[in-house]
Amino acid sequence: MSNVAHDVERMLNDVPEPVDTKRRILDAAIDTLREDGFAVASARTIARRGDFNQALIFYHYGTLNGLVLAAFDEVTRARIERYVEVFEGPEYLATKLLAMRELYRDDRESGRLRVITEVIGGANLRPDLAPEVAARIDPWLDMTDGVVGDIIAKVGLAGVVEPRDAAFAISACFLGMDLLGNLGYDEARPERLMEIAATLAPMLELLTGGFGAPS
Amino acid sequence: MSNVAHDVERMLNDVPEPVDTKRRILDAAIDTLREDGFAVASARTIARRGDFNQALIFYHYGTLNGLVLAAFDEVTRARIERYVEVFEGPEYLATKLLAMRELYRDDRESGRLRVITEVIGGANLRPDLAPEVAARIDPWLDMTDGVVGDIIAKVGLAGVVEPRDAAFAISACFLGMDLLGNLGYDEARPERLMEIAATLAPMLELLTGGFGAPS
DNA sequence: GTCTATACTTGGATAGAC
DNA sequence: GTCTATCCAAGTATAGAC
Repeated sequence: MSNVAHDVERMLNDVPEPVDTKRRILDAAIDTLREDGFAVASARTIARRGDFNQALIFYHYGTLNGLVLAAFDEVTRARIERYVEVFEGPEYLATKLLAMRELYRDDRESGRLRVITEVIGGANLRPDLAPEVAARIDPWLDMTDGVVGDIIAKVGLAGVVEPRDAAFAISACFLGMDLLGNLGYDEARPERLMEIAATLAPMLELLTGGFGAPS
Repeated sequence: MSNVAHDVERMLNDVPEPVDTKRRILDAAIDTLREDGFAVASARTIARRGDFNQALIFYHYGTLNGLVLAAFDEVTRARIERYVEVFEGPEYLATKLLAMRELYRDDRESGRLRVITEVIGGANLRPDLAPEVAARIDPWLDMTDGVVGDIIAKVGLAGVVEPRDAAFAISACFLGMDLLGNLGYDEARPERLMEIAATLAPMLELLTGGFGAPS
């Protein structure tokens, strides 16, 4: 049966929407984190937003922290794979940077990045969240590791700059920019910086692999 | 009268310590922020730490936010001047970076930086704090502005990279690293990166002003 | 699985005696 | 200026009916 016919039948029989409540809770949490931020994301406000009973959060996710982490995971899941995909291709560095700029822009505009930043920022204030969140950041560091490792080697800084250090600094930079953005600073700045990086990438390409050499 | 004689007299007469209570409150707030973090810095815990009555905070500082901001200001006050001092000198870029590394290390070890980071992180979660904190970050951006502006010009990227964008990125990087550090990541990494920067500085010096040219 | 009701905690802030 | 006592709001989480 088609979805449409299915929906019509449901309307006629006044069958309650068979939406998975657990999913609705998750969505409400993500929406709250994205639009109102971590500070506002209490069990009560999330429940109000999703129009369900507050106690359900604890039934389905055990604790509020559990829900927040689930929201983080949900938002993150598919993202890393897309970044890795871009980074592991054999394309030119400049091409990669361009592709990454798009991914980043998309994550910002969709609000996914806001969710991530809010949770990381929040973890700083809720000691019980910190280790869990830290564990979830590791994959991002690992990913960045690989790319900058390549670049460092080509620029001739192998042994001088540890890839992990550079990865840490880069991730920190993005995180910090977003946090400052949430404080009220010009939101457009990170985009402008990505733009610059993309502009400069061909120069780096020349400097390293030589013109036209796939990285 | 000498301080010692003064103290002895006070002991004999059982005169209460004439410590400025307002100051004691401020110190307790700073200590709490540094050692326990923003999340723990409630009026009650600060009062317990400083061993004074909780209500005094509101008498002397109006609100808890007021006290937190006062703590931020107190920790910050003398710092910027020292950084500016280093940056405005006519020394070589490498020398400046070395000096800055020392200032940074000192701020980290003394816990001053922790106070600053905690408040900035906390402002993300308390909307009423955000604008006040943002205003206090501006001077740091202004300062960084000036230095990187020089460097950018010398590297020949004037017009390509806006100094303010670079300053934003650099400040964000330090902030982000500290936040990640608080999350449980290797605390030593920022120091390691400063080390690398100091190592690389002479190369940049060569690249820009030529060897021996004061920046 | 979902609801109501509620226990329990912590926190900001104030009133009023001293 | 400092204290005690207290108000009130908001939060997490659970018990128990349905």
